[in-house]
Amino acid sequence: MEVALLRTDDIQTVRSLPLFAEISESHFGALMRAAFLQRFPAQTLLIHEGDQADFLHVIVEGMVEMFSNSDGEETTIGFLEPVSTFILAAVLVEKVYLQSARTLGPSRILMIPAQAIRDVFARDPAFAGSVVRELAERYRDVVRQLKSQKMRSGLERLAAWMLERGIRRGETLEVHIPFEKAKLASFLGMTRESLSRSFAALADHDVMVRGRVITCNRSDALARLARTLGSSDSS
Amino acid sequence: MEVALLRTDDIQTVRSLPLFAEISESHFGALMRAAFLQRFPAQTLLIHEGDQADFLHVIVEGMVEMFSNSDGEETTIGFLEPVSTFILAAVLVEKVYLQSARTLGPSRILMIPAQAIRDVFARDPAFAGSVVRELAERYRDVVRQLKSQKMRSGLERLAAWMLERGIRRGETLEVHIPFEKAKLASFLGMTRESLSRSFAALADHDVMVRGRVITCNRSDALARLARTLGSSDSS
DNA sequence: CGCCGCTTTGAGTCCATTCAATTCCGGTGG
DNA sequence: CCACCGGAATTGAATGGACTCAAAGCGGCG
Repeated sequence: MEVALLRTDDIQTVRSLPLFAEISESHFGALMRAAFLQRFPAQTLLIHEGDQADFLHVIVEGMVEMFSNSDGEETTIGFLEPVSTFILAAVLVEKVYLQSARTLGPSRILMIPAQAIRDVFARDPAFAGSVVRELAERYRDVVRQLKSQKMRSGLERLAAWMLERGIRRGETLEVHIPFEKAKLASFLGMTRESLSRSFAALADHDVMVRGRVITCNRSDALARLARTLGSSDSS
Repeated sequence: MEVALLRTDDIQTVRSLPLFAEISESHFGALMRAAFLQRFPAQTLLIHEGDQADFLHVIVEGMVEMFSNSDGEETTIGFLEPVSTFILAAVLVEKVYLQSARTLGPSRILMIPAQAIRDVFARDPAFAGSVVRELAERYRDVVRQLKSQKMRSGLERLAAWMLERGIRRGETLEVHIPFEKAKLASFLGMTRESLSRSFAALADHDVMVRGRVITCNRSDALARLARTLGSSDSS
């Protein structure tokens, strides 16, 4: 867990984020001077829910899992890959985090002090616009997740996830799961065992599972399964 | 469904919303001039998911249900009472609504053109701050709902809802359900029948149900049931 | 008083989970 | 190169919780 200086190309990467695309050069510079880049090993707890939100985190490299736990249970709320920010909402309202975050692999995380974000937000209208758009999209993501959870079956959620995340090669859909299947199950709101059985059930739809690589020769069949909520999936 | 002029006291009511508390007088005036107040009977569809977000709605009087449906199913996502706004996110990103809205009783709704909101957002930093705080709180609400849905049982969700919504009189908790129980069930993510059985199960905890009025003499027992997620319920 | 819609209750079914055991797979060391 | 180890994933059997379907209460309102 070491603090490192920001490299020029890292800064360029961060700058390319929609969140920072329209910020003025001087304000961006102010943020970057206040920020620091840190390297974390896998399985590091970055954020603990209930703690005060002191930093906006930007994942520059690696992978992060957002999760929450109550009494023994733990549920995965989302996965983050470079380059994206997380926990923007808590930072803006100066409240505690509602979710925890951990690295799933060795990662480099840029941490920007919450106060700096709030300061620039107040002074840079263009940045304010980007912040609100980012936040609104996140809001919409969670609404979609909630609807999915309440209205779709586990099998349908799986099919929808595959379509959303897989890459299409003609009629063939190929999905690579970049983490343990148990985490995918938790994200989809089911047990490992149920996920496994769901994959088995999708054999009818020409779905083949080889480890973490899933292929489907008739993606339209999957799409019919997940058709639910289709109208709202326009991002 | 008639369009009415804004009365002075209505404007004052709207102005008292956190969302408009810090806006400049002239910008607020601009919004109000572009807006109009409309009266709707019960069961009127105000917003249909999938449509373009043209207005920010402010509920001035009455009650509104947010919901969504996919293939035959319908699920309730939330209830709104005066004075609050809804669908701010869709308005800000110029996207389609992800949820539908209908009145549950005769209501008066103030409708502000989306473009006006976006214009003032860009020009009034104080308003921008209010918008982002409002949006962040809404985001956090949905995250709580999602966590609740994934980690709590139906019974626990019910107990938590009662504690959140009921008024405490000493050790006694009193909750009034201002709509059909079927809608509450849908909101909590269960069927009417399950909700009914859940209420019956709460008899062990000194919960009495008389129509839409629920009372509980030992609210601490309820709190223990819903203790789950307690750490994150700090709004 | 009687109707109609909401709510409750009952019985049966189904789906997801739990618990337990086995298989699969990647990595390590002999 | 192969045998072995441990965690992950799958499979099976049994349980249980929530849902569906159907019927009976209850309550408000004309």
